[in-house]
Amino acid sequence: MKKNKDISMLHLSEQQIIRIKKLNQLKLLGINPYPSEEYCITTTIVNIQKKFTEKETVSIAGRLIRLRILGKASFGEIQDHTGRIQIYLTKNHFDSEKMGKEDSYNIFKKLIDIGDIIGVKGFLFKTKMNEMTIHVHRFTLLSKSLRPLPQVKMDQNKKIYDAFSNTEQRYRMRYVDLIVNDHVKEIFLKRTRIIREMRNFLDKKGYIEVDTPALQSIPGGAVARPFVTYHNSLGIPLYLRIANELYLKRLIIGGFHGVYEFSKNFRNEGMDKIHNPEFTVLELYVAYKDYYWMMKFTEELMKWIYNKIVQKKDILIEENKKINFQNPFPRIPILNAIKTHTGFDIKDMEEDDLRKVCKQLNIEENLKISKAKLIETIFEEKCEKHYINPTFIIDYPLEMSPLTKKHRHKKNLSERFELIINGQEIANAYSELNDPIDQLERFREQIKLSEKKTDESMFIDKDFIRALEFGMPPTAGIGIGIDRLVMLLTKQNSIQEVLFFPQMRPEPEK
RNA sequence: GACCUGAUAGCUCAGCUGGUAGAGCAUUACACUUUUAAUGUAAGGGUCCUGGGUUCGAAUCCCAGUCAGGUCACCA
Repeated sequence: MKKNKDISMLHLSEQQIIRIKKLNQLKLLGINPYPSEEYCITTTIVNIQKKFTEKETVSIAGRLIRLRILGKASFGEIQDHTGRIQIYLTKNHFDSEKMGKEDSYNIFKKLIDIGDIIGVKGFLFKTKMNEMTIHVHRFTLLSKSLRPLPQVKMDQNKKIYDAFSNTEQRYRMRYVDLIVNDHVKEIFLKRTRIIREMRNFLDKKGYIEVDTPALQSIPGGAVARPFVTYHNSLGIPLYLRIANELYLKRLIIGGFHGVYEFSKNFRNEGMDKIHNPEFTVLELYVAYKDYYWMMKFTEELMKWIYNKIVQKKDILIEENKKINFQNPFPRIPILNAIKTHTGFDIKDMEEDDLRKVCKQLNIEENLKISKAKLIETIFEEKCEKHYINPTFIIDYPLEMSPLTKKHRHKKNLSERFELIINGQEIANAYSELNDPIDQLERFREQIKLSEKKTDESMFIDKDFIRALEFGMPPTAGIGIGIDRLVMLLTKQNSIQEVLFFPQMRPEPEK
């Protein structure tokens, strides 16, 4: 029997084996290491710290994250969802454990580990060092931890030592990351607040939050490679949505005046610092509006979020860059932006001349790419990075905007804008194309342009055309990349830092 | 997809031109009733990512692979 046990523990570390032994000893002592009963708390750690009252009795629960045993007394730190507080235990101050004071203290000293989840009851006092502390007279083990927690230490100057910093481990074991790295939790709390504030704003305006299918038989609304799956009882392939745009427009056709959705989209493409296979976009469509209105609206929304979240007067500082959200956001036609930053006036230029311009600008031009794509590339390579303060880049070439209305005055351009902040595209919006005949034509052109020789019937959403044929009011729509917005407002430069569980390859078996 | 960098104890890392594997924290034992990066003494803890090769001898050199990060490419 002993032999078996040894074999089963072969892959465990010394520290894990010790903890399992402690677990068994606790059981032998009649202590359930995983009790079911509700543990009654009277307050939270942050509340204790906010209104500290000497001698007040409190009961709290949380994870033991530090332990300093000094013989007949011990100090620890306990962490709940609101913060951390010091606890103090002494040999003579357990009042009601069955096994007597000394035994209780010894159990604490010998069988409780850093990482265990415990409940403590005691009274508040301040130590010589003026540290708010709970003098514990009863503790309850609520959950035994069987793996050692990384010990992140901080000195008096708040300098961090031995941080749990290996990115792979942090992402694979986000639960550990969240326990030991305070700033990580803050990023995610901020993410939640950003989304909540956006929702508040949109609700206040009277727009309706909706849900549309994530499983679609035609992946529309964007050009991207979808994830494919299969529905067994329907016997058909289904695609994870690459966008929800076409469904929201159907709802506008159905009579809603304004609809929005925080949509998880999926794209089966490359991954890097700003692309995860699944990501979140806020899409909003408002009837009887155009892209000028949407710019005003977007500016108002962004300022709202900024003021709610950042709460410093004007400026978000990032690597010596100052981003000012308070001034009006300038509106710059993309062709003007190109003229400003490259000196070339490419208005009305033909494709051959555009290629010459690319050459002079040292932009790799690829024969396959279209005229519109060339313009886009010039902008991305030479202009985008200059727009640090929020800026609307407007009036994109028509060809790259198949769902957008033709510009009411400007030839070959569309009524479209992107919001650029800190050199990054945060939002994309337009006056929605509502001419069904034009829309069908544009879909067809798009398929011709794409190099994938795809079956037209597969990628043209005929039901969407049918819906347009019933008549869609003039509509303005916008998509805001939530992950990138969160990155901006939390100063993170990797999308993985704003997703709880970024996509990873499965962990290799050891 | 290409290139570069990395993988060593639970965590963070050192390990030189190849010679039986190290530190700090964590763990265990002892001491310590106001510590807070607690302290002191002692001890234990390793598939050096995996698989080949070179060599008398490989954590170290070579090749292939796995995973991660970075740069670029692709990407509405």
